[in-house]
Amino acid sequence: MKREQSFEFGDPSAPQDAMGSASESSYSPPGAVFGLSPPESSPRSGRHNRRRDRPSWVRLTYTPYFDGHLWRKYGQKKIKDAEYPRLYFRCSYREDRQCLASKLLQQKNGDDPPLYEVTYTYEHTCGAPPVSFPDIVADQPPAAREGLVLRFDSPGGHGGDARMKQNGHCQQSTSRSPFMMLSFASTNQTHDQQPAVFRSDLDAAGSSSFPTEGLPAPPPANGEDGDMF
DNA sequence: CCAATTTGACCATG
DNA sequence: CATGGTCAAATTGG
Repeated sequence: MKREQSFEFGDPSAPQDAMGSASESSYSPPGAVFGLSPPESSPRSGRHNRRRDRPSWVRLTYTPYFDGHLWRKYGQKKIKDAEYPRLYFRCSYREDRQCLASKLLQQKNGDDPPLYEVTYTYEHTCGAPPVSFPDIVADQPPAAREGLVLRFDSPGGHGGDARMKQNGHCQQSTSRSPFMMLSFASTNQTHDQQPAVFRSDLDAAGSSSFPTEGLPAPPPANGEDGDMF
């Protein structure tokens, strides 16, 4: 009956409630694509890790469920000032390998291609690596790669967004195309962050390869016009 | 049957 | 005090 919640410490990031540019809080991803490289490795310097001390980085993606790791949803709460509820995920190996890695999902807009803001906290210490995607990347015949443009779902059904499970068990009827968008720097910097294909050529593992063929050129949330968040 | 998921309530923090 | 976050328990699906 112990609630050992003493582990609680750490705040994702400052509230981007502020209108205008909510980019200050958006930390750049670790450079890697799938949180394989955390910004900091050993944050625990003090004794009482405060929420503010927790290492966390934000990442915007269209496929928050496919980051190369398995997560277990442990809660969902609606946030004030948020149109969509916030989902809380934790590493499936948290109890198995003491993996403190956690991530929360927040839908930004209900566009057809909804954009999700994923805040990762802590890195995977479970040593469980990149979960191979047997369901998606399982066998990708080099033949059906061309012209593989699948959208999330027909635009006809507005408002009704389909949800899929990260478990990768049932992919539902609609074939979820293996989307793999890189994190987009919400900061409209002058630098055009080109979606350099993430083909890192991992000859070592090779199983980390993610499909990146169907890039339907997502609608840039930050064009030149300001944002009305 | 097991596991994962879901919802509510409680707690912690600011 | 309010909000956000997490845990616990219950339910559903496979």
